[in-house]
Amino acid sequence: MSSPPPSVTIQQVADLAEVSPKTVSRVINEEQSVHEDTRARVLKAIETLNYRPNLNARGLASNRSFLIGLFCEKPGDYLSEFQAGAVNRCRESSFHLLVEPWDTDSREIGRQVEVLLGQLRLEGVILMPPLGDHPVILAKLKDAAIPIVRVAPKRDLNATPSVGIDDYAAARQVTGHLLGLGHRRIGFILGRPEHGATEQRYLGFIDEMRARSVPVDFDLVQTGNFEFADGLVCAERMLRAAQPPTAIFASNDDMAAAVVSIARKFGLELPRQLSVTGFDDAPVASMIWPELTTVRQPVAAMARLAASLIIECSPRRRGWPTPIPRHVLAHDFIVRSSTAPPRA
Amino acid sequence: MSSPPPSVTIQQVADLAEVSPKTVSRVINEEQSVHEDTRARVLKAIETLNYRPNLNARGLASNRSFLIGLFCEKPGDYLSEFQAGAVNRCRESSFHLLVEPWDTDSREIGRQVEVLLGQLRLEGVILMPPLGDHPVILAKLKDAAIPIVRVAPKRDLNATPSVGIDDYAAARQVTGHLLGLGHRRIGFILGRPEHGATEQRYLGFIDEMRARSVPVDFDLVQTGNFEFADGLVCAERMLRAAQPPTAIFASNDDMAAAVVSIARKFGLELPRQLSVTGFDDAPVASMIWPELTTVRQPVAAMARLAASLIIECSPRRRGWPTPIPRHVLAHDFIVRSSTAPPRA
DNA sequence: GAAAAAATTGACAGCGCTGTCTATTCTTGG
DNA sequence: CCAAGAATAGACAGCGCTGTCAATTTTTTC
Repeated sequence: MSSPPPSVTIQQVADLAEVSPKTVSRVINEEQSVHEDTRARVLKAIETLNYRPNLNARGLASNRSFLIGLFCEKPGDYLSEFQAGAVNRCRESSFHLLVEPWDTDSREIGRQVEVLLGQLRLEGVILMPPLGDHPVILAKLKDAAIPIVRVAPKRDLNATPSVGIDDYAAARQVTGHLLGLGHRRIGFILGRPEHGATEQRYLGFIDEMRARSVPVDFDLVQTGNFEFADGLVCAERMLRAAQPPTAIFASNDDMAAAVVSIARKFGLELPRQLSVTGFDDAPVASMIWPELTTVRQPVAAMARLAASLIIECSPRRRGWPTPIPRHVLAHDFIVRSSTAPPRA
Repeated sequence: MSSPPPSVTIQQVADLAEVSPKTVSRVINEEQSVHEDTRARVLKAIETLNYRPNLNARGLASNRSFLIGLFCEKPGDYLSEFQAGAVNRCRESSFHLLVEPWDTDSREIGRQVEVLLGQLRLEGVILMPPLGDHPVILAKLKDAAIPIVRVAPKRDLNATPSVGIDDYAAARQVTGHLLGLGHRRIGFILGRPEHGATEQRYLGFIDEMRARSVPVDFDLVQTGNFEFADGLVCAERMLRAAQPPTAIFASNDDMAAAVVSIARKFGLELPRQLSVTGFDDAPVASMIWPELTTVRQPVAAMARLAASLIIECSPRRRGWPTPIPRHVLAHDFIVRSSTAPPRA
């Protein structure tokens, strides 16, 4: 193990550029009122010495952290992609992303969040669903006066900035696709009730059915919590019904995959005897046969945007701009081979 | 936006406990030689004031960061689980985990790593495969004298601490299982050549075949890079062969899922007409039919261990213990429905 | 019981940077 | 050309903590 390399300090840069450390600081922080020539000289010195400001020192002096929290339940598919997008944005501005999974069922959670926030003054926190509506977490963040950006929140949409897609419209689109193919008995599998998306997707389904005057059979509406295992149960129940559906709209791809799996067990030929749609375009959507018709969210873009809001607005210091930004991004509806007209 | 809450400082704790700040510091850092009574008084004061040491200040003063880097290629399944395990361990010791994805193909990578390391003196870095063998990253980490723990490294196994499973033994076990069922023509799909696991799994396959005197048909050995799409290509090639295999051993579950997908397209009945095995027990392994026979790695345990090595050994200050720890954890071989005796 | 050794505590400076306030230089306009 | 104001730069302290070293107390030894 070699010895720690001597790191370059702001003083050395200042010496080389023949200015005071404060001026170097001004350049680093892109403050106004630094003369063009001076700035150039400082930048050159930084370049020459390969100087990197020490984040601890910067943070201590300015009561900042250059850290953005990404709070989630369990790391998973969706999160990975989101995380990658957010990290990329952070890097562009010398910020860093701290991913923190929380067990929302735990009674410890309040104290745990408190400990974290006490240690490192996050610049802001991005809340993945369903944490954006978790009262304890929200309360602790509020106490600590930490700005938040919520992803696909459920309630109080104007309370904080948020990013998401129009789940309602997307669900109508999916439903419309199935109706357009000629399906009339369509099953629906709900996601976790805590997620705002669950509600919106369901409403979209219902409204589109009603708009086309197709009755909704509530025996064919089941709750699946976004889990594969739950999808199995829901699908089995539906397919055992006296009048089984000719199509099933699952609120995410994992559950749709479960439907496909059960359908196969029932000996159904897909998609001819049963159409299936998912949501999210998870990896599994194109790793099974038939590949799933689904909705793709611009996850990476949402992530960048969420991080950008915190980085660019510096809400810790300046507060959010008004009106509170609420970004709704465009989704893609992807038709694959899991949907077809119903058997004659 | 409310005003930032006044945070409790070490001085306030010291005042309340009627000791010097330094003594409080000693308690926080679990240093020896603090009298029992004094420690108790300080702990009580900390408790009373709900004090949380400021990480920036701590880091600045002691030239530490309490941050562990987790370097990976792309966030994905395997990573999510690993990350969760590592974060849990970090929390127990007031450490934090910084997940950093790197584009290994980028020519920028050297500079990017340098920037990161220049900013925040990581206590250590965990390198997910195949980064544990990436020369540029390794060099930069070495320059900065940052200790590393490699996950499933390929080369120089004694150069740094590492965690992993015995891929070789596991692969022999999988192969033995197929041979035991009566298979003789077994195809093999390799993973990405940069991964140590790829090599070990392949060697395990070869050696077990040889040990049982079953010839390896090298037309049935293909390279798949761990990707589903590649798996499709490999599988198709094998199944089109003059003498197709009766079983295919894919080096991971994504590729195994691809084999299943292609087999279905060929109209094969699984597992009767083709047995398939994967590796890793990824989510997809139990989301397809037939569910995959596979090997489960104790990912969370590996992650905890990797983090523990850095947290407990404080290698930045003390260097690694000798001999360099090289942890090989036990895996599980999971037999599911994707394997069966070959058709008579 | 006194000297030596060990355990325990504190004083003080400083980690590397930025906020505040002051000093200096440069623009203006009349 | 000079006063008033703006633009630019620096001095200095201090963010909250820990390393170093010295001071004090306790324990041990003979």
